[in-house]
Amino acid sequence: MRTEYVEAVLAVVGLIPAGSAVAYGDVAELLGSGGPRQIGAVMSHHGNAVPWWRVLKASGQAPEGLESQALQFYLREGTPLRGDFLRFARTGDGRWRVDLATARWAPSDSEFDALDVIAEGLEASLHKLSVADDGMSE
DNA sequence: ATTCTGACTTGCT
DNA sequence: AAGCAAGCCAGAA
Repeated sequence: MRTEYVEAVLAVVGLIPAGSAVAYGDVAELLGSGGPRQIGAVMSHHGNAVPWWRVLKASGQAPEGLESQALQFYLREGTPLRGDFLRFARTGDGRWRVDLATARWAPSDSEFDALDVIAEGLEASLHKLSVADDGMSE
């Protein structure tokens, strides 16, 4: 995975406002490159540098092992939640999830502009690569 | 080149 | 609502 890709992913995640969230697949789509698993891979290795809790599974579940920490952020940011999160906070069990239907980030016009810049920059570096490959294969 | 693996998704019980 | 199988994308062995 190219470092440009990692940078692009982190840049996008950094744009997500407090209180909202997106799924891994959403980030891939905004980026116009790769798939959900690629985003997951980037987050697992570099997520510590950004608000990682704002990126989750499509089901709204926080990444395994980080539910407890993530919940603290959600409560602090007022992120919409569904289920027994209160019980989970007290006793450690109970099922809950982020209400993605409500919390999903809807980028403003200016945010869209920023996303475009990121996506195009990435696109450019990827294209440069394929050109190099073509040259080599001749 | 082939196979395995993973902070994923979707569709079907 | 929760569990499972298959599909998917890339990097690593």
